[in-house]
Amino acid sequence: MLIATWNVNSIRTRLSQILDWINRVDPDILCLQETKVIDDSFPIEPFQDLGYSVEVYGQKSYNGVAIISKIKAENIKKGFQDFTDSDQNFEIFSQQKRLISADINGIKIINVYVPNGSSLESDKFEYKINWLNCLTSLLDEQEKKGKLICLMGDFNIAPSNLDIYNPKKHEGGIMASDTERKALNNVLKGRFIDSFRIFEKNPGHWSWWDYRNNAYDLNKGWRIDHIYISKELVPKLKSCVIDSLPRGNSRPSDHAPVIIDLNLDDLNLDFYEDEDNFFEI
DNA sequence: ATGGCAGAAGCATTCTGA
Repeated sequence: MLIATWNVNSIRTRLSQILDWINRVDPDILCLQETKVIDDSFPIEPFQDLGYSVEVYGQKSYNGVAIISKIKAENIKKGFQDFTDSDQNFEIFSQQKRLISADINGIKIINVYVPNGSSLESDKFEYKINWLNCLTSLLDEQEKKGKLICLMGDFNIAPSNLDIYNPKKHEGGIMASDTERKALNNVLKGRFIDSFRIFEKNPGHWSWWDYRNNAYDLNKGWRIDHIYISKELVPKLKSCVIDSLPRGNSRPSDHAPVIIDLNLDDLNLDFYEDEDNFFEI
């Protein structure tokens, strides 16, 4: 089963490129970020025509996420509003449409568009850290339910200096600060594995290239789009690749899709749904 | 240190992103 994430930077501007990509790659699940459109204006039909169901959670001009899947998504959750925690004000962090989750084929798909944060001194940076802390609380609740999770999207964080073309220039700055990396590690808490790093230990692999300064042609990129899977799913993981080809399109998104291949054919869901077994592997 | 490039809103230019 192919599961992919792609920050498309406007669904309407990128629609034909996305459809071309789907026809080439044939993903089972595609999570989109930065759709930049209200739900009523999301072009659902072109995806339905290709045999997909579409779940959207968007807003005007900014943010916006969607899950496109061959198998119909169930138990759709949008934003943080369905999760309650006395220590956090989840409502504030649901005003920006940055999170949608669904159960598909026995796995919980959580699609996130983490705030960029602008700069370490910005109010937006504080918002980014608080947003990540809310995500941690959400995952703490999910963990109690013993769900197998695929947490994916645009995290706007390079997890290590291996994930930046020029660490000396950018280390400690936005998307590469200790504060962000600690918040991300707290989200993951050892319960999730970075799919890409199962297969690739070296630097030089990027999912985002700035539109400016000819960054793509110079291959000055960052790896900030990630697919994290429950550690129990690692034995089922066959591959993880970044497909940089769409970044070479004319009028491209500044992000490339990331894809994992997960073998769920022989997944014994009864075993994983028994909470007594959840941490045994 | 700054700007550079792109999209949306909307019609000149600003806001936002990463």
